[in-house]
Amino acid sequence: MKLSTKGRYAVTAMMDLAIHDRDGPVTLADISNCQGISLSYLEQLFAKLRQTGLVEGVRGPGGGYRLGKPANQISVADIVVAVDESIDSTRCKGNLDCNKGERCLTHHLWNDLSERLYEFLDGISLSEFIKDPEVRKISRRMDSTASRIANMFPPVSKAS
Amino acid sequence: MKLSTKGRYAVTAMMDLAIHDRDGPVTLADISNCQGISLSYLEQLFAKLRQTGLVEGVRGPGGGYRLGKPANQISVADIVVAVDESIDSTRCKGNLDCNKGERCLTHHLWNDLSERLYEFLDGISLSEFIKDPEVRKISRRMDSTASRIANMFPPVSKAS
DNA sequence: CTAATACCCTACTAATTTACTAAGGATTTT
DNA sequence: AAAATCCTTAGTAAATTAGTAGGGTATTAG
Repeated sequence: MKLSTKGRYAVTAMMDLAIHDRDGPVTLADISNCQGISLSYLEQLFAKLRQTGLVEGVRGPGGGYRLGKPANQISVADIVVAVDESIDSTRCKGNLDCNKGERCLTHHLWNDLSERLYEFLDGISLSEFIKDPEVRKISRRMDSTASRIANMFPPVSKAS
Repeated sequence: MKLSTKGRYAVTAMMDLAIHDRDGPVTLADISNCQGISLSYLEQLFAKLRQTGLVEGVRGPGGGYRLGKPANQISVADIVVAVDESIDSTRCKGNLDCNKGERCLTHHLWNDLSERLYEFLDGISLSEFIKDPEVRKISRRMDSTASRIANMFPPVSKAS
């Protein structure tokens, strides 16, 4: 179990998808704009999320990404594991005999802890965040139609 | 909240200290040998642990490091926070108005999660690991006197 | 008192990972 | 057919992690 900014990006992006799930697919360009992450980097993250079935890509105009399964079946642990490839926990891969079998002990303890952490994060599903009262309030404000209309008037670029 | 190999090194080293607490100070050289981490790197980690009062250095021959407070008052979160300086959670530091106030939402949600994670790790103290039955068994095998005797006969280095 | 032990500190370097860029497909809708 | 959007690969710059080097300083044993 590892946890870095990469994992955070993935989790927040997935939260975004979960919140707007009923509004049809969310484009990576949207997430890129709104969360300040580069498009290509997002594409890399989503490649991994797609491989593990956590999201589903919809091609063509009007396409984007959608959750690969119901929000209540996607845990935070699933997301983190998908993108933050796990730490190689010990130097004595599996065999408990490093250092004459004496103090590899702490590796054993770390594994215990790591497992507990995983279970904790596995117990938190995306659906929990959609229920957050803050979310309901804000996501109503920026309803899908509103954002679609907004997209019809893109920011003016410098005259050529 | 961030979690990398650095944090793992610190946590396992602290477990080591906790297990051998009654045997007097543990030297960094010991930990370095047994866990395969370089001495200087350990010194860097322990500098941070010392600054936050989690450990206490004992100088001179027979010295080493000792827990700075009782094992049940040191949580895994304490250790991780001390060495793995926390992730800068958002681009909109504190002010919730990034991206026209609309989708900074996910940052809020991430903070929620991060806080929950912290609380979880804060609820796990070092003393829990000492109670582990595996630990009692193994640490009895390598009693302090035994390891001290062993230290009097260091491995022979190549003849010069 | 001296020498050995082991903490303590600073600065540098190598390796790895993260974040990003570039550039070109492949699909699907309009 | 053209536009939108996913999809893929390859490369690169920045940051972080891990480790080296080399010098202290305090304390204890002899």
